Amino acid sequence: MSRNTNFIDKLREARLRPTKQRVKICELLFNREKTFHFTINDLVKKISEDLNEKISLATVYNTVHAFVKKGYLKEIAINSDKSYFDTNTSTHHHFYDEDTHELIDCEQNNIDSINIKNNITGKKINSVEVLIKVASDNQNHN
Amino acid sequence: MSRNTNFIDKLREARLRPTKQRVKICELLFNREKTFHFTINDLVKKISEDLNEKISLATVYNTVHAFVKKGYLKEIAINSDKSYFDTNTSTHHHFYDEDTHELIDCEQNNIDSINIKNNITGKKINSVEVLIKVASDNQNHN
DNA sequence: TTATACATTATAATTATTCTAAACTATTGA
DNA sequence: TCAATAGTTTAGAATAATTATAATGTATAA
Repeated sequence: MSRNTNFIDKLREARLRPTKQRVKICELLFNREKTFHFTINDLVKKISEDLNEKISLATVYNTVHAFVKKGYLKEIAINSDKSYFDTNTSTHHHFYDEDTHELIDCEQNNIDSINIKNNITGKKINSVEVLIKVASDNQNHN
Repeated sequence: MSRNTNFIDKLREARLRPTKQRVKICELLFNREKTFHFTINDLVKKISEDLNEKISLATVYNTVHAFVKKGYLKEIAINSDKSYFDTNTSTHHHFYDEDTHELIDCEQNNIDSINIKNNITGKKINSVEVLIKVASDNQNHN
């Protein structure tokens, strides 16, 4: 129960009302050791499987976007038709396995810091993200 | 006319029949000095503006995807609801202007070479791409 | 030049996401 | 405690990007 209290606090800190739905989504997303990479669809599936409940699709979208806005989730850019989200909000990069379509964290210290020599004039850099596409060593491409 | 002959050859090399539509799209995409970044929508608009002609949306999708498959175009990963394509197929990076939703090339020598210390075991690296998101310096975020 | 395999097209279908407006609920303060 | 209200959830409609379909058209090889 103290766990949920934490989530209620977490939501309050972001000035998000701790509704039943938001707390449940917090439990699914943040009660884990390892980073969780997911699409909205993954999350909706998980909600109906893990909790035996239905949260409306619109609410899931709203909540996930609210969490991104508040910095509780990070949106990840991949070549895809879907948006991917990541519970690891620290600055880090990604491997993308082109065989399995799996996303894997690449910790920041696995890459030397990236220095952009010339930025676009009058703009400030909001983020610098590296995507490393990998595939099986013995794969044949046509 | 020699220009179009070149495109016909280019298409033949990729075992794509040099149809009227494909040659026109080649002209629009590859008759330029500078890299061209575009969405399917941009391209469709350009077709009806520049050429005074209509090429069906399905054909534009098919053609662009065929070109990506053959390595004549590159698909760029951005956090977005749309796919972006790039006529510059060399290894290079991108700035993404979050104000204008514009994609700008970041030449490889603008960033020191990126060394991945630990790769995923048993996989080979196919590409390493950096996406730098920028926005107006005086923008207010809430 | 003709058969055939490949392309184009308009339109329908699909998928991801956002919008809407009505019903619901957490919060605030009397 | 309780009502007012401001924010939230919801189902379903709307929108947008993309893919599928099936009929018509065209490049190519024999």
